[in-house]
Amino acid sequence: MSGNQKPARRDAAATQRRILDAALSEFATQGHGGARVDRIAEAAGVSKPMIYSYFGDKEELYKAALKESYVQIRQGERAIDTDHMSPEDAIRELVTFTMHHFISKPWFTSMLNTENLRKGVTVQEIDDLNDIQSPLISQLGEILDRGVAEGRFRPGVDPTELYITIASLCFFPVSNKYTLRVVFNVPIDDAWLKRRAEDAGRMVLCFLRPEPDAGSG
Amino acid sequence: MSGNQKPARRDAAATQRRILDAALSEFATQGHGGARVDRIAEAAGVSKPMIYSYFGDKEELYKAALKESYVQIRQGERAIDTDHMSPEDAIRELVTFTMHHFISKPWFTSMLNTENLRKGVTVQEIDDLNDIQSPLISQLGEILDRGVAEGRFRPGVDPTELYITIASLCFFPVSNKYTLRVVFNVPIDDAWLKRRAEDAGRMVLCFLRPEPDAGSG
Amino acid sequence: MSGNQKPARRDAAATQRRILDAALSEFATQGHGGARVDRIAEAAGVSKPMIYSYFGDKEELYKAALKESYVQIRQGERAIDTDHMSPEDAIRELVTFTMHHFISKPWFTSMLNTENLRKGVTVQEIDDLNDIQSPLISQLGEILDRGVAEGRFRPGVDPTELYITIASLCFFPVSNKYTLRVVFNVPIDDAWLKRRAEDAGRMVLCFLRPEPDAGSG
Amino acid sequence: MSGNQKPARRDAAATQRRILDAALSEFATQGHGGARVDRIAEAAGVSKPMIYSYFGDKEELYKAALKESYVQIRQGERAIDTDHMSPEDAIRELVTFTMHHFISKPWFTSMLNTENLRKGVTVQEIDDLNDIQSPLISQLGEILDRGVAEGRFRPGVDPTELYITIASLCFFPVSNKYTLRVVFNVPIDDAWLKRRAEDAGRMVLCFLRPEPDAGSG
DNA sequence: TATGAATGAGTCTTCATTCAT
DNA sequence: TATGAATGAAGACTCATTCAT
Repeated sequence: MSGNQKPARRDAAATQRRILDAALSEFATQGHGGARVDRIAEAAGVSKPMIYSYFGDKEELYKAALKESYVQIRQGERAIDTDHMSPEDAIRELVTFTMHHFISKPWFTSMLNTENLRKGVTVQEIDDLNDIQSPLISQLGEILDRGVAEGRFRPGVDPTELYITIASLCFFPVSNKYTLRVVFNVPIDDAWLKRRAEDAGRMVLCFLRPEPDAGSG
Repeated sequence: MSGNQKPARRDAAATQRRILDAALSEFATQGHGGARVDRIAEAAGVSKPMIYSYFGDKEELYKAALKESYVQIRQGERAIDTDHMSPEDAIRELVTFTMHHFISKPWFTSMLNTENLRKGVTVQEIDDLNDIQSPLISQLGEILDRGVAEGRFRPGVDPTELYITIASLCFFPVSNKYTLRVVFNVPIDDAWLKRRAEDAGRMVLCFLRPEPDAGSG
Repeated sequence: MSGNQKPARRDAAATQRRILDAALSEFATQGHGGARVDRIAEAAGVSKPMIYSYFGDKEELYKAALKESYVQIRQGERAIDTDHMSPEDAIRELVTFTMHHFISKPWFTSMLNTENLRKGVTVQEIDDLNDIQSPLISQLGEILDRGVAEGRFRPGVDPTELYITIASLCFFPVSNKYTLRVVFNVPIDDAWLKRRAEDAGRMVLCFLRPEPDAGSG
Repeated sequence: MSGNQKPARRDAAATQRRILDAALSEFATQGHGGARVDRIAEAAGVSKPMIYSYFGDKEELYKAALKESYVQIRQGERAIDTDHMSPEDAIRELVTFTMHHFISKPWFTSMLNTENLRKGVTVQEIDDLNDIQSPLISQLGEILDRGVAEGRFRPGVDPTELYITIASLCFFPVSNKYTLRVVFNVPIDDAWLKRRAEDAGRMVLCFLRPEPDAGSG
């Protein structure tokens, strides 16, 4: 009845959150150079001075948004419980999950692109990023170890490299869907990407499989 | 009477080229929002009005640069002659070549990123892009057909999808090397990427191999 | 029931003082246009609303600081007891004192400069300023009278003008020391200024001395 | 007939001059912190980007204005020909001139005040300032030498110090006229300042005169 | 053809000031 | 009394674009 109720005011933490969310969205959709502080302020429902008071300047805000994108990614990644799965299923699950991740959180791939366009100037200044991703790598390492122990995977595969492989296969079609559509006339939609994830899983497993010749030799 | 005609006649084409090269470099390194017309003019060694007179406005210049990046890419791709290779070698060669391509022409991946950040607004307006890439796809198709005929590859693989797979494996570590370095502490250099290309080739071939079970069934 | 009353009662006066001191320092070092309310609040150890509640706005605070600078100056000036000195010694003492005054209270010359840059807009609105300086003028008047009576000074010298002369000789090298150093390569330090004060005293006394010709005529 | 004719456009040198004049006026009347680039642009009849294009930023513009104030001062000072005057008349002339100088070019005293409020941060970065003032000092030196040779002045007076003395006596009442008016109720106008200059001349000459005792001893 | 000169419309950032508790 | 939270208005500076020659 009382009409549009403004989001809670006079709540520093909440305000900072709103700014951060708005910033992440703006930087992800517009890039670093194209992002506008005005738009962030408006989207967050605050005045511009708030942004400067809480985050310093545009660059610092960008840094916070970049870090936030990693933090949010991590929160999603922790959710998968692969312990009770077979090594193959675990890998398939991780590939599916990664693809879904990139699709459902488009600001993440965008932030990666934006930051790499800038040659990683900012990412270098963020601490703890290593920590943020390490649980995922550990999880992969465990799956690999298990697979090797069970004779399903060949040994000597580095979990980080494996992750980069999985990410590669999922990242490219999601991140570049707009140009791919035009250049190759491919209707990149969720169904297409789902098939892609399946193929990717197959490819990764094929790559992990022990050499058949070795066994028969 | 016709006054000083120091500047060579027919400079028009050369001037346009210099502008285009400078624009490609600027857009690729700075992104669409971060690119500066001033810098392009200076790098091209022309005055700003020249740019406007030749290209209209910044957006049109960007479009020309984007198209140019595809044109230059195509010129490189035409060079590989895979006809005399075995299907496997041909695939390996294409993977190696693609990786080398992305590494040696960083403006291409950058332009892809930039344009996809913009949701492909501009790429849609460029005609002929399909033509530009189609020779590559045809080439891949021929290799696939040959491999299937020789019983080395399984049938039913779409050449476009195969290209996307190859591109995926090469694109991600090149395009995201700055963030990868920081986040995973991986020293992504040419040697690392070369190993990557080898793994990628192995993976793709593994994916193309006919089902062993099918043969034994 | 009355809750936590940690902050001492009757802090009001002390708080106002701290604000005033901080303001004086800020306005003197930064000028009117360069002064920042934030800095004053921080230096005073209070929140900004306190300043506004006590002083109204920045302009009023500036007015208070300007007046305060005159008040503090007066307090210093009252301290000199010249009654028991010879008229010459009294003048010398006043010159020395004035120079020392300007040196040791740099905010005073700064406030004068600041206010005169503003064409005295604010000083006009302060009452009682005349009273503040009058004791000094009276004192000078007495010294002059005594000197004339004793035949050491010529008559007809206006004490206000004499004060302006003394102030002139002391003010310029102190107030403009930074530019003088650079423009004339003069190492203006305390020793240099002390010599200056001695010369100034000599000059003033020379100016006050009865015309030798007149006596001999 | 053709109405208000705008000042010459498309003339870089003239535009720079207009900006510099406007800047000098603005900085002198508003101080460094109070000066507004907008106002300078408007007063100069140009758009703001012109200012930035020609002078870099506000600080550089301030530097140019400060230097300009010294340059203009020097141009005035070169005009006095004291060679044909008696040493006493030459000194009197210089004092009169200096006073007139400060009165008729109020931006000079204002710039001195402004810059000294800033502790000379900028003046240090200007080269050649020494050169600018040195002709005046040389001139004073010659007058002193001549006076000493003619037995009218005592030896050992440093020309720079003498200039500082003259400047002191003229600067203070001009620069601080607004506060002096209020604090001492003195009607500081041109007539008053003229009398001041005469007194100042008398004082300086008295200071330069050889010790009578020395002569009689 | 070519360009130095010029600018309207932003874009980031700051500051005096007020609100809500 | 006291202050953390908040902002309208303005300030310095930039940028794509056009004008005049």
